[in-house]
Amino acid sequence: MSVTIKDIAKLANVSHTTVSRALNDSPLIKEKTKKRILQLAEQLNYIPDYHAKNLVMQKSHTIGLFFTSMEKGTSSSFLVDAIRGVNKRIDVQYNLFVRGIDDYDDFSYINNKRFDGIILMSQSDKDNAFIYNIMQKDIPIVVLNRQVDDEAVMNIISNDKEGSYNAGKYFIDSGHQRLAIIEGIHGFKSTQQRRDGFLQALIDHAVPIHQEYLVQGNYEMHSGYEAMNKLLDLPEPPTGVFCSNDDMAIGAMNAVFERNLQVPADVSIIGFDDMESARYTNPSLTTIKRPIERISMAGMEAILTLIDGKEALPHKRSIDTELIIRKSVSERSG
Amino acid sequence: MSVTIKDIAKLANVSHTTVSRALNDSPLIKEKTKKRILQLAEQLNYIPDYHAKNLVMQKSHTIGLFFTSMEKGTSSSFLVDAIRGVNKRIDVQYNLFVRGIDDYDDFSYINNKRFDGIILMSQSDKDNAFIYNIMQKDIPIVVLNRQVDDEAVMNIISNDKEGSYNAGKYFIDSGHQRLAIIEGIHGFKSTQQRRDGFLQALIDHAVPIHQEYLVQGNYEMHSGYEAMNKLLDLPEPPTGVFCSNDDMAIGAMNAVFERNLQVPADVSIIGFDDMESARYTNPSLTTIKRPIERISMAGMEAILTLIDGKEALPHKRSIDTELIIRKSVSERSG
DNA sequence: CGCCGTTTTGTTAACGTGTGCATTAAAAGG
DNA sequence: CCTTTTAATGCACACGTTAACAAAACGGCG
Repeated sequence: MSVTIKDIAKLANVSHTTVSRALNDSPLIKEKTKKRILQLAEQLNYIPDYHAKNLVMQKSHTIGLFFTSMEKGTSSSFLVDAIRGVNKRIDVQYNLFVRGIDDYDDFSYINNKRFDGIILMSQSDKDNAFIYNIMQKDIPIVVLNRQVDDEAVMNIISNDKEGSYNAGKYFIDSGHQRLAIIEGIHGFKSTQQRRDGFLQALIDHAVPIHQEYLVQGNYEMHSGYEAMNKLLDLPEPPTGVFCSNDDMAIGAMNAVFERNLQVPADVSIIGFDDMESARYTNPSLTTIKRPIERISMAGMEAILTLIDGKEALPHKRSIDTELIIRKSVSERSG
Repeated sequence: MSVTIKDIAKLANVSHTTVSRALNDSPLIKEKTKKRILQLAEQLNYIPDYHAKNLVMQKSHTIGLFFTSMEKGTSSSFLVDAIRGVNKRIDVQYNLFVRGIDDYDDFSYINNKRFDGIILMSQSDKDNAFIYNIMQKDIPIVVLNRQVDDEAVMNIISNDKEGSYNAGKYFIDSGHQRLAIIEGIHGFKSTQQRRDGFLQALIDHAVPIHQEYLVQGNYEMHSGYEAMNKLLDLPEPPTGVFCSNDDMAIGAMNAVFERNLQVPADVSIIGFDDMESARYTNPSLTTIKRPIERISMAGMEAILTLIDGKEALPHKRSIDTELIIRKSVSERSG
């Protein structure tokens, strides 16, 4: 049906090997014939058959982007930022394949024939089984978003600590002194990073830390609501509350409203993530944007160099966040 | 490296042809040897080489999911619902490929070698060029979400008219009589459908339609804000406002708040789409859920039967919406 | 002009699978 | 038990490409 290198070969009066060489920019060919053949190929609108190429070269020209799950537990903006990011950096000759790990009963048909490399956007410890399965099959892999302790795995994550530090600093720069944090699930690395960064900002700027201003949450909206209630029940409530994610920040805002208090007039709030609805809350939410898209771009770049070069890449890398200033933090004179 | 049918053939003392037949459930083989070979293949953990298969069978085992754009203009929940939907119905042997049309300068390397079929989640008239390009290349295609007039193209869209009808009906059932609509971009099919359905509900229930209650918007948040201001400036403002999408509904809510009025106590609001943040507004937004996920599931089913069967499918199909009742509509006694 | 080294081209096999046709084994019929 | 029919298997090639090796063409130099 479509035009093959043999067709071109006939028309050019050369062997198909020569055509192959011309198309692949081989040094083993005269510049003049190469030009001639390329021109002919262009004219005939030649498009290589990737299946044949794949077969002989033992490549798949496919990169897998896997998520912990495509269903529950993954927000859509997260998914989309990731997909957008990798798409921005993918090479034209590669296909992108998107799937959730939990769509598989077993991983037997994820093999190195089918994938040249895999990018895992990881959100759970449980992904480790997947990671080791892939590594054991000798498929290059890059893990994004979640820190994996194994030094051997290439890892790109967001710099949560720096982000939380900036949240604290922004509060302080805006004149706040009584600062609280609503933390995430106990034991998660992200929870600790965000706590550490925030507290470090207070320490560096000589702002006192009150034990009762550190309250536990679990990253869900309702836990933010409950935690904020605890804070507002204190004899002297904080004027600024850093929530370890946006969901809890929204819950916290609702708790404030329920007492007929105002955000940010009475309580200022900063979130973490910059999920899509942060723009739509009233007031809109000042937050730390997790650089999912940039992480994903870096992930794609990393997997591509892993695939075709043997360049020694740094195996751990973190990408800075961004403070998105909206309307949920007020200026304080004292 | 990995095990091939020839390896199996040797071990089973048959030719590779026989193995091929066993694996493909051919009738030209004795039941007993088939069993034996299948068992052996299982034991050896045989996985077929799709590149070889693709080459000889002239298939790609890849289905393309294309969006008008992966960037601006496409909300993340929309993207994700679509991806989730198709993933739920995709056959294991197929790869899913996701991309935005606007990522391409030209379509020359989208060919029938590379895609067995294409699902287009269309959001713009401009996609028609893409559609005809694909059709001309004889690649099966299904267009979702946007109506294409050409009878030849398979089309699955949401039943906006029915959805808007239900929005109107829900207002009326809740006791509202002064009902307004904020419309979308003039000339869009969706705009008209949503208007027609809504008005039909009023007509069917003998609720008067006031010209000044029909105001223009353009699907953007700010236009909803402005339109609502017009409505509130009327001597007798409506008690229920149907917004042709959620973005405008949020803008409309903000206009209400700005006048120190309450939603839903003073004005009830219904949106359309059920975007992710509809859950997070305060009060949360009652809205018509566009069945993107179900449309996508149907789309995948359709493309799969298009690919391997010649069954005559209905070429136009619409899928019903769902009324999501939240807190932005009040009960009225009169 | 003839030799040798270098550049360019061609020949052939290979990748793993499916398939038309020839071949063999088994079953049926006389 | 032999012949004919049918069922089961094997052989050889094809798919479109790359690559190792062989062959040819070219160029320089004595």
